[in-house]
Amino acid sequence: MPELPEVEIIAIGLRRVLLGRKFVDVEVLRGRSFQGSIEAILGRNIDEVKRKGKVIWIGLSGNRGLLIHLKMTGQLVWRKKKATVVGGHPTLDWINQLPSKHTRVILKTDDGACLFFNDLRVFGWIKSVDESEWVKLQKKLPPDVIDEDFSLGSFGSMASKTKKAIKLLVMDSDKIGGVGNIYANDALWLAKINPKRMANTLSGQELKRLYESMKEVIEKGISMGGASARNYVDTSGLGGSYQNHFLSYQQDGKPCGRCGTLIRKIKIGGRGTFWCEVCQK
DNA sequence: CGGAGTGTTAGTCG
DNA sequence: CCGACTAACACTCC
Repeated sequence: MPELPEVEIIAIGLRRVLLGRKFVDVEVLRGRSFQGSIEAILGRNIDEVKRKGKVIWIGLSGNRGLLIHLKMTGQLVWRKKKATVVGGHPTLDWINQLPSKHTRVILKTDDGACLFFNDLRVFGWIKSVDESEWVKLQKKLPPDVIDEDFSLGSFGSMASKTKKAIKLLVMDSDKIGGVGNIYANDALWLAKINPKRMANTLSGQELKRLYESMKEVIEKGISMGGASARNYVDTSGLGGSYQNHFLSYQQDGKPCGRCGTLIRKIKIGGRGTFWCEVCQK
């Protein structure tokens, strides 16, 4: 999916176009993609758009709202007339015509605009829920990696408690919010740490480097408007250029940006892992 | 054509 | 509790 930076960019985009509007109609093209009451979101004022981890919350008046998770391949594309404002996961189809083959839900607002939820693999979802679900969810989710309350101390404590490969800890969404595969690979490269290392063998200095690197790559992702592993920039023109600056992700066979050694690809926990065997110790 | 791989994360099982 | 594995699904790539 979009990872945290991409979701953040999407939330900002949605905020710009949705606040003060109302949903007037919802078309569900794939049942699995929309859960809960449609009726309960219609005609209410859209008060806020927030994000925690990779979940988006669209808060409506009357203590209702929508929770959205894009998972691997979800997109949210807002369109009014011909202007496309909010992007997400890349595929070419939505540039040309909406709804597309992968459009699962269409949310229509009172200004005549449509928000298309496209999702190739149908892992993502939109849920119409009471605001209490959002409150509960925020309590349940761990702090985002870029939050103040994700401290070096807590990271170190997590690491000391597990022998799992450090990359699995970095990506563990029960413990640290918002670090998916792309940014986990890049953070480990930046911190010069071998992704296979057992978490509890990292020194204090290494933990600090990795902690700072995680924040750095995520923030860089946001400042670049997000990324996608495919040809997003070519076709959308919506910004999102982090994919041109991957440090190790999908760089297998290419020279390491530091030492020139060819980046290798292995698998950790079933996920593609890219690393430089010379500088990542 | 078959099989592996894909940005996530719940859930299950030992 | 922890860790390993799988499923949810549809498509692309080799």
